[in-house]
Amino acid sequence: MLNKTFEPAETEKRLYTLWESQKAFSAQPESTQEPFTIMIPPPNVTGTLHMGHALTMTLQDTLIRWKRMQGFDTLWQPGTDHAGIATQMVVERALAAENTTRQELGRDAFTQRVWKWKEESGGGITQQLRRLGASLDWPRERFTMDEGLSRAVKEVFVTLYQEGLIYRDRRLVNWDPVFRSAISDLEVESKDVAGKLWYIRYPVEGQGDICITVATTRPETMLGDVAVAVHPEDERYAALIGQSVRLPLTGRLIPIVADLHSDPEKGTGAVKITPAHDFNDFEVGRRHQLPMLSVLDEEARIILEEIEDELQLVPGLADPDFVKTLNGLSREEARKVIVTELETLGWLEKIEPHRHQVPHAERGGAVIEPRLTTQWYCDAAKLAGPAIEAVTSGKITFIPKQWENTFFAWMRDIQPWCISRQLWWGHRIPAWYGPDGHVFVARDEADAQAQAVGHYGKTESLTQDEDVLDTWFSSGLWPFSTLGWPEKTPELARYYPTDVLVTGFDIIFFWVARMIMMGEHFMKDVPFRHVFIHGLVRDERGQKMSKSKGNGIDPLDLIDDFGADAMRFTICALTGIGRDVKLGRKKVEDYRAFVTKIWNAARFCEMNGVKAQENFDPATVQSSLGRWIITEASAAIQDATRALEVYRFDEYALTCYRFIWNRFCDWFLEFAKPVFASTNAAEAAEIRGVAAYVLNIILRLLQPVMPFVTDDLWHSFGFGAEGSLISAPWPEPVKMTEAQTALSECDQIIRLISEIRTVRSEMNVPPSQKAPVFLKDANPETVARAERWKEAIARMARVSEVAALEGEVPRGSAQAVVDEATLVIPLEGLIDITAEQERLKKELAKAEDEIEKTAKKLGNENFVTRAKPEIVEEMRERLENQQGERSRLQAALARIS
RNA sequence: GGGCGCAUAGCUCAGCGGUAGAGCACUACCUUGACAUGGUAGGGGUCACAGGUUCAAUCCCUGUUGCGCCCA
Repeated sequence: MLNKTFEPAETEKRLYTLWESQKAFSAQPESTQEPFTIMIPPPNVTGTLHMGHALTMTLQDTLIRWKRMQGFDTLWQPGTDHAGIATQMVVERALAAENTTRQELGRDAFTQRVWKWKEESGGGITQQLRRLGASLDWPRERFTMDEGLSRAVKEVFVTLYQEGLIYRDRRLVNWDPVFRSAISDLEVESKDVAGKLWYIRYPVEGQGDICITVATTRPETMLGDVAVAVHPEDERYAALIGQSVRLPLTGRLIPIVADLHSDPEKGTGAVKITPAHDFNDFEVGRRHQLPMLSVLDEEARIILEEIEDELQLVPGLADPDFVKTLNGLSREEARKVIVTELETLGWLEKIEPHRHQVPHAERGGAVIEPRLTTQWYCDAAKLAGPAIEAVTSGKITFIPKQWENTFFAWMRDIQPWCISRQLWWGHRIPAWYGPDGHVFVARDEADAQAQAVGHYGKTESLTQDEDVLDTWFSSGLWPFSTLGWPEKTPELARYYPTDVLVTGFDIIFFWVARMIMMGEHFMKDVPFRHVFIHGLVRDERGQKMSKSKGNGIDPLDLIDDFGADAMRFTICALTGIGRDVKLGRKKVEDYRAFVTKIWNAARFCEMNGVKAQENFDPATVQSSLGRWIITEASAAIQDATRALEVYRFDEYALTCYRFIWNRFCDWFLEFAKPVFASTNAAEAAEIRGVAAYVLNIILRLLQPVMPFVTDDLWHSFGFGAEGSLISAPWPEPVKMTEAQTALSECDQIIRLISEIRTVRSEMNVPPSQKAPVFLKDANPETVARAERWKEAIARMARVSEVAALEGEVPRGSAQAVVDEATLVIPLEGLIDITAEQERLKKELAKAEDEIEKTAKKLGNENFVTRAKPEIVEEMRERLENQQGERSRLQAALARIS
């Protein structure tokens, strides 16, 4: 016997353990089945499961479970990425608590410490994914810092270097002065900040008191100014171009140059140029061959090394002693001191409030400093070509297609990819330097040594590059590195290219684009064929979930409270194409009712002797009820399958929901009740068989989204061993004989019952009051059907008897029209005749409205001649039906007037 | 400034060239032997606005407005 209620917690634990121990999630590289592969977007090893993961993983699991049932050899590749900055931060925090630092520990000890952390507390998310029910092939779990994946990284680095696609360059990078590392352009977030615009006068050399005023948001960088730029067509400054100004504070002489970069509308139209600290200025500096002087160090503190030699004493303008006091100050302190000094000396013209965009680090939030450093770069533009081609040619399709434009826009304007990071946790760059700085890129130190011997003609001591690679460099290899590349493994041959990548739009540039570039370059083929881009999870008010807002929902709480099945189903039901998912506890609670409904329907089946039947053949079903529900089930199978094929998770979920609740439960099971109770054993046996057959389909249909409750029932009903539903075949629709007849019969009975219910409800007839129903003007088939279904009608519409009307319509009857027949419900004394008249008049008015609409259409010459004939025919039929209904209503009304 | 998306019932969202839909919420009734996490019935929408195409537009096109996102 099934319990009164479904117990998710206990079932989930038991089943997941069973699946895992049975290797139910394992790919079968040896099998002859066609493979179907999804690579998990590797979550951050420091991460914990949030709603975003729950969304993406539920969708992936639904797909993989569906394909598994369809007989594919499925591989859902699990793993985590090493998350350079995030992980280093976590461990550094732990060290800080022990009053030490990574520098004190030293590089080797530190990395060991991170590994230790990873073994002990990393990857907790993989346990949490199990709670979701995610059917990942766990024994194949990979980590981007694994030996194999690290080998792939080295291989790629060396190859790209040899091909000239990786090189060192000295240019501006986005520098995080807190982590003291370069970071990706993509990890920089511009924030609108209320700042100030400082107007500073720079005296023009040899022109007496003539000054040029520059406006700047960053006065502290003036120590590194190398020019003042004005627009070539700005008449105000035309005469000054080519002259020089004497820079206040440092006393350096710098030129006034003409450059399109300066906007005459902004500030004073004259801008100070600091190439080492501003991306635009860097370009100006290049155009005018200006020196690039860095005045901020890796922690964004003032350094004077590069300007010290040029400091001059100019009374009232510049004083080396003052400048030297700035050494080591933070940018913020330096700004204050410099502004005060300028004011004191009278070079500060004015200060205006000014809103502007300030770059911040996405992680950590530090204000980013553009900084001139030597880094390793990857020539992304070269790699982008084939990647763009993969999408334009349709080898890769984005769903929704819209995102392809986003992809193109970024790819076509792609910048050199800075791949080095000044961290200790990550793949150390396989480059070694000789005593003279000559670089040897090699797969290992021995190879580098060999190269060095070749180069120097003798052994020299080499030092390895201190930096590590951007985490995305290794993530970009994920679709093939996880399969064993650069080894030519059977897995690589079998599962690459993968079938679909499921992820959010926020990661298209970071990851999707890079996988395509790397895949095309190293595998000469796309890494996946479809990219399904889903929306973001938001709270019920549409706000982005965030820690700071405190509006986040923990998916594990939802699972604890409502069960994984309910949460998964909710996610699917809400995942429309290109829409964000607004999710609150209430929604999950609501959909839990559906899980409960299934459970209770199954209990009902069970207590009526429904169980798995060997050799049940739907083709032998004789009853209309049986044929009808099997036909409906087949339609549901078709719709659900089509929905999954086009990633319509909402349609898949709702198709199941509607079929199960509004067809199977509301009608089939209700109709089955009198059959089960009847003495007709043969019919009862058939309906039991049909119920079992349809329940079996329902469980299979829902398995991908609700793996737990369905398997539990699967086993209980004897459809298969515990834990076996996951590998049951996906249901196939069947064609029933006489399906059309069964459909029309059941449909008519449903409408008949609904009409009676409506009339009774509107006439306020209490359900306890049973009444007979007589059919007036019904054709013999309708009468015969009503006779066949009388128990169901009696039960469901609170009817005492159903029969053809003999003689006159009794006084005080309510009436309703179903097809050609008029239902007559004698309720003398129970209903108010006036109210019934009103009700019928309302019905009549409605019918007349509809006739008017249809007649108007048919009266339009253009419509009749130009519309598709089948549409016109349909309209004619409609009009006929509507007119029939009208006359029946008129007759009904006449009878009681 | 450039690009994209959205606008349909009180709320969340489907839909689609041919009679406007669901869930939730709401109202009324119902402890009928699967289920009150339930059942039955009902009310509720000039499908943002203005043009255009068409026999026919919520749907296709153009513009406007409002909201959201991405890039600079």
